[in-house]
Amino acid sequence: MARHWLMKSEPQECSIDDALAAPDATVPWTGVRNYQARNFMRDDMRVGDGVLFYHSSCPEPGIAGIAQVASACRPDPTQFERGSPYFDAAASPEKPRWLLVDVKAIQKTRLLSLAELRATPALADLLVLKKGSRLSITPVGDEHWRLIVDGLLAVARG
DNA sequence: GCCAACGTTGGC
DNA sequence: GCCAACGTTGGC
Repeated sequence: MARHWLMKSEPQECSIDDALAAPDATVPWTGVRNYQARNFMRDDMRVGDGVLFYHSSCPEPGIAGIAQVASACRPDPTQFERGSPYFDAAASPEKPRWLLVDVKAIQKTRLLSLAELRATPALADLLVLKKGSRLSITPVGDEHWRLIVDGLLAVARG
């Protein structure tokens, strides 16, 4: 059974528009440098899993689109790139430390802002809303997924 | 720029 | 293995 995820991206680096504009609307999810988030990709993600595309560290943080996991995990090449902000001297192609998956954007939605998410009691348990949560990848339960996606699509339909 | 919260590092 | 110091995240 497919799971669902919320994945944070800084729109400055890769927004939902950037993802949609990429070939096949697919981008490699580079830069994850947290073991818990990496392990989600390694152990729990499956191709086809639903993704809430979240914009973070920006003027209007929130869910900006819907995407899906489009590949199995593989080594993140940026860990080997000297000079990259994601370079990791402890990693080598023989012993990669960091992984990525491809993410395929499905559609841009209205911005479901962080404030709006917080104001929705039924979403109180959404992991990304938990105090102090900094994980860039978090699982999203079926109920939460349905609530959010249905709400977004209902509005998108007008 | 501030700062709360969390993760990582490294000395012991 | 403990834990203080430091670094990072990310909203505000």
